[in-house]
Amino acid sequence: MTGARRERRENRGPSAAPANRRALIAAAREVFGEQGFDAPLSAVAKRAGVGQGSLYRHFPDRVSLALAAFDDNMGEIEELAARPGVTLQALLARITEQTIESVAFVDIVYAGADDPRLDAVTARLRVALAEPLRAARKAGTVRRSLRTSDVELAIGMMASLVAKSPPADRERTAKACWSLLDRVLRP
Amino acid sequence: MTGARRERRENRGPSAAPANRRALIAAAREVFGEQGFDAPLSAVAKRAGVGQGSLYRHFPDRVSLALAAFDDNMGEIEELAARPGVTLQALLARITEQTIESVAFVDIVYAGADDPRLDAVTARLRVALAEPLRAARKAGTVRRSLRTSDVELAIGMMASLVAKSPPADRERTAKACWSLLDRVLRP
Amino acid sequence: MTGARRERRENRGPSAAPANRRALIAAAREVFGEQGFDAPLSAVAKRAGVGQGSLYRHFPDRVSLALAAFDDNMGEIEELAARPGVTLQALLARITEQTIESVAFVDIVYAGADDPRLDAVTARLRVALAEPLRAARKAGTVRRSLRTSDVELAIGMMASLVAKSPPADRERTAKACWSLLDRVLRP
Amino acid sequence: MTGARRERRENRGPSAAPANRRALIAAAREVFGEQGFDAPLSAVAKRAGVGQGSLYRHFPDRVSLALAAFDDNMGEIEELAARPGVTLQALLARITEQTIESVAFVDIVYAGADDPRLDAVTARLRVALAEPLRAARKAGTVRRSLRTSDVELAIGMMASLVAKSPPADRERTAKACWSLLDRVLRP
DNA sequence: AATGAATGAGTATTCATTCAT
DNA sequence: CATGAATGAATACTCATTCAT
Repeated sequence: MTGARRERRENRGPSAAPANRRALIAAAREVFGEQGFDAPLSAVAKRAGVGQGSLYRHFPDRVSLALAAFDDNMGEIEELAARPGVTLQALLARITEQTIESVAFVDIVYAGADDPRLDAVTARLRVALAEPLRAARKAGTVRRSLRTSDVELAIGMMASLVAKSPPADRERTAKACWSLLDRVLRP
Repeated sequence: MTGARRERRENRGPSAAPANRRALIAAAREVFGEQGFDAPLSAVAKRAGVGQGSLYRHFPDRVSLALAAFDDNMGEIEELAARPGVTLQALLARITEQTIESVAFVDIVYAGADDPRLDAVTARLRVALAEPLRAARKAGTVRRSLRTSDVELAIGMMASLVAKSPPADRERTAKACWSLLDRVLRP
Repeated sequence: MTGARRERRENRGPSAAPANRRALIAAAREVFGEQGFDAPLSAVAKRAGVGQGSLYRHFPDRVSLALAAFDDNMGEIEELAARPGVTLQALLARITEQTIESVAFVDIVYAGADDPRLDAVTARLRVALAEPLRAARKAGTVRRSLRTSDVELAIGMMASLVAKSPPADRERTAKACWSLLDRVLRP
Repeated sequence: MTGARRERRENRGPSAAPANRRALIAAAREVFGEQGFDAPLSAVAKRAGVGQGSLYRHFPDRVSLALAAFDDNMGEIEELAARPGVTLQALLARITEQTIESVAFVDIVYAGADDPRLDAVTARLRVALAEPLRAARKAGTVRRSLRTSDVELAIGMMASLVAKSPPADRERTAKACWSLLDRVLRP
């Protein structure tokens, strides 16, 4: 009646768990990156080549998946921020790249804050920015009165506009934003 | 309770067309304003007190409805812009108000440009900005090198961030954005 | 890819609404009757030969569908109860028949009362019972001390046990229940 | 947070089998008691701290698990019934307590008899009731014509109504049932 | 031309059951 | 024999779009 029925995916067993988790995270990064934070989770499962149930086992809700997907991103930012001698500009550049890659970045970092876990991400970003900002102020590459919240806001504006742009324009848009925002930062 | 059947709205006939159109536009403004550009169209029809079919007859797709809904907004902006002696600040203030009122504003004006009709809206905004900007430059209230595209971009950043904020925060967010962006504009 | 695709059901238009409503109610009566109150709503839609959406349009939730489905039943009971000279026994007999026909009856009438609308059904039943009970007391066919709540409880016990029985046994079970409960009622 | 991976439970090997079995039974009693016979089996496995696979190995289907879970209950009833001098009332009281504690009791004892194994449970109950009933008849505390099947039926009605009640009402409902059913039992 | 009902595809989520390790 | 991850079918619900009247 149903005609050709697709074969059930073979059960790769528990040992596939870490691989599945990685695949899900990778798929989530892609899917969220392309379609935004509201992308269907089924699309993530499908792209990961994993059953719906496995997705929900690993990540019981959308936010937990997004957090995992963007944990690497935040980790990278933190690592970069912690690197001695790193400039604020370099940090912002990396953040911008991530925004361009992944349109959901801004939904995670600037969520309507319905979820406390997302606030934690914002907090991580704030912390990461602090030291490079201090250094930049000291070095005189940004104005003395610039506060972390200002930088956050600048990132937020840039990111939310980039997220709205069609993929092809994102890089250009980001550049344009920063070229304006430069005046916000500089002394 | 189950017995009472809600009466079918009387068929007001063709003469109702203009009234329906207006009602749909008004409803769209409200619904898009509250729920964003992705709001269910059925909600618009219901709020307008109009059949779904009529909605589709008047506005064959979401964009055409949104365009109509925001045509008044654009009209108001254009009118304000054309008023002699109006300042760029006043214009931006009004645009900001509209953004706060209607979260969908930014989706219309800074749409991913999937739709050429939306570009036309952007163009209208650009045109409206031109003269006040020129005046502001002349008056020295903004820097000489400031271009229309810069202002557009500034508006876009502000608006897209405001649109992401929860309703209660929007006003505050908008203020914060402009207090940063002031540096972008001023001489 | 999907191979033979089933034809989309023809859109029978608005004039089909009353028929659809009736079909849904009939289907609900059957499906609830067979599978109980927790039956999948999709099964109701399918049996009614109606789209899922239509089901939800007519009955926005499970309870409203159940209420509609059992409204006739309650109406019949009320009508019977109001008939002059009707005996309590006759009323109970009819209630029992309905229980046997529709296993969900008890879920409606003796719901965990999560929903106030269901309480209203219980109340209707209580009201319907009152007068026949009074008459029966006067006629001496039931004991003087018998209260409406006692009768309700008796019905509830009978109905909930019948609902648990496999279809084929229901009639027998109901008889057995009443033959015991007779001692509860009689003088 | 995402880093910390919950450790896989150590494989306690075959020697854990009896302990697992006991844990599953205890968990099933709790879970069935709280959520009813239709509770997710995964909840039982989780509560038992045992893998899903082990659950299925020990109890290939829902019924076999339930039987095991309620075997103790039945055992207790049988033991009580066998105790010399025990009254029927005491036995019914204990059965009622078990019903209140475990809503699934009635699903086991008065199952739709889809499963012959469940009939065996009913049979055990019947056997347990026989002697105390005989004694009660002799002692004149119940009417002479009362049969085991009557008592079973009374229990069934009480239990199925109690099972439908929200937890907080169960005790009260059970009392009310018995106060009616008293007339069924007494001489 | 207006009406609103009909339709079903799409998405989230849960859970029984199987199976590699 | 234990483990728990994998799988997908099942179900609720929403909404864009079409269409008879």
